[in-house]
Amino acid sequence: MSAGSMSFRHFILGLLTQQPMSGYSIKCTLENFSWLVGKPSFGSLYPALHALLNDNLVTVEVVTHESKPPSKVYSITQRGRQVLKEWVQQPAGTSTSLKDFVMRLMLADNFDHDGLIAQLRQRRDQVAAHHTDLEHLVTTPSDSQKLQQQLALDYGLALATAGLNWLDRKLDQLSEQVLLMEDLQKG
Amino acid sequence: MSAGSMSFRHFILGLLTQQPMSGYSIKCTLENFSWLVGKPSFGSLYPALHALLNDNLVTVEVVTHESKPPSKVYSITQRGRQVLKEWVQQPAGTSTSLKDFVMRLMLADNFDHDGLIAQLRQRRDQVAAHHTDLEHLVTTPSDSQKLQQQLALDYGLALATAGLNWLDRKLDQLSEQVLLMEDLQKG
DNA sequence: TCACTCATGTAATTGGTTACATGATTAG
DNA sequence: CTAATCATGTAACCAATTACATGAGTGA
Repeated sequence: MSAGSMSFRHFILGLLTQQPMSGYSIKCTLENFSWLVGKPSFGSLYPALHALLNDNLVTVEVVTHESKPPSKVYSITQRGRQVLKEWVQQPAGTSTSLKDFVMRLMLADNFDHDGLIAQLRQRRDQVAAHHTDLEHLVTTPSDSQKLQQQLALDYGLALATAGLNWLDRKLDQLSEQVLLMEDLQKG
Repeated sequence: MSAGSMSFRHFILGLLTQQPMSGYSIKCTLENFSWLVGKPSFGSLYPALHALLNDNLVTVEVVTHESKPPSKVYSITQRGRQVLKEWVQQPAGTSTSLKDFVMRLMLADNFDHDGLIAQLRQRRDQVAAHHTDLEHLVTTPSDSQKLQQQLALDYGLALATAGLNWLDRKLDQLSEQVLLMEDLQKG
């Protein structure tokens, strides 16, 4: 799991806003997204949790189960929420990689409505740009790549198209929600 | 660019089977796939090329251009092809991440027809499994994630669906090609 | 009893990013 | 003349994987 603009610590912190979790259960949760996000090793996960604890961004509680080994359940602190909030708001940079975007999506709760829309819109534009780039490469194969990489380009194009559709749909839904809210406030 | 089962060196080696390239032009090529694959830094690219050179898997030639700085163009050697071939054939492991798969696709030339089909089929099964997992998670939201991550799951599902369709189409095309070949041999 | 899941951790090594350093050419 | 593109490289730092180490309970 490489950093990119997405620091692993902050990501974990974000997951903990949803509910307290142990290192092991974080790993299991991430397993569901391994396809897009990759799976972190315990060798990175546990030290990250220790670091967060050390900075007072989380607290631990040892929970004993019958018929299972005890687990250390981590909860985010007030300070943790603060730090996450600051981190979540600032970047707005060109975080191009799919992985980073999905990780951000997983933390969607920590954005306000407008922030989320802004993120999605930004992403839409990025993917749209990539999409046209790919299309151009596919239709006008330069001497440097004749048949080569055609497969990968084609696959990338298919995914970009699907991603774009999804983003458009979501953005429509979200702006509809805004309109409904406004109607309610008027009526 | 993290390793995964996809070593960066082998990946470069694979790109060089398509045509000789300089470090800089490799970076540019990869730029087109940055969305899916991320972009490597020169700090990893150049040392990787030096290492390949050191192992006699590639050769260099300094090419001077008018009105441009000279570039070092690397070509794969016989030994390089050998090593790549061995590496490309063995793994067959569960390389779950999207990034690894796309990188593999970019090296598709280095598979024979059957090898490619095998890779795609394997991938298809993996994605199909992920797809059903995600569907299950979306439809039966466990207490642990109510609305949270719904967005990410939804997005993942959309991409998985698109990926699955693409794989099915490609596999159909490839098996059709096989049938055509057999017909030709008969007739 | 053997293997697997649950559950935590540390240490060595690898490998990548970031920042630094250089330098020519071209377009505004 | 300044910024950007082309083009290569090194060194310090940081982060992640891998391998190791432990241990209890469960199901075959």
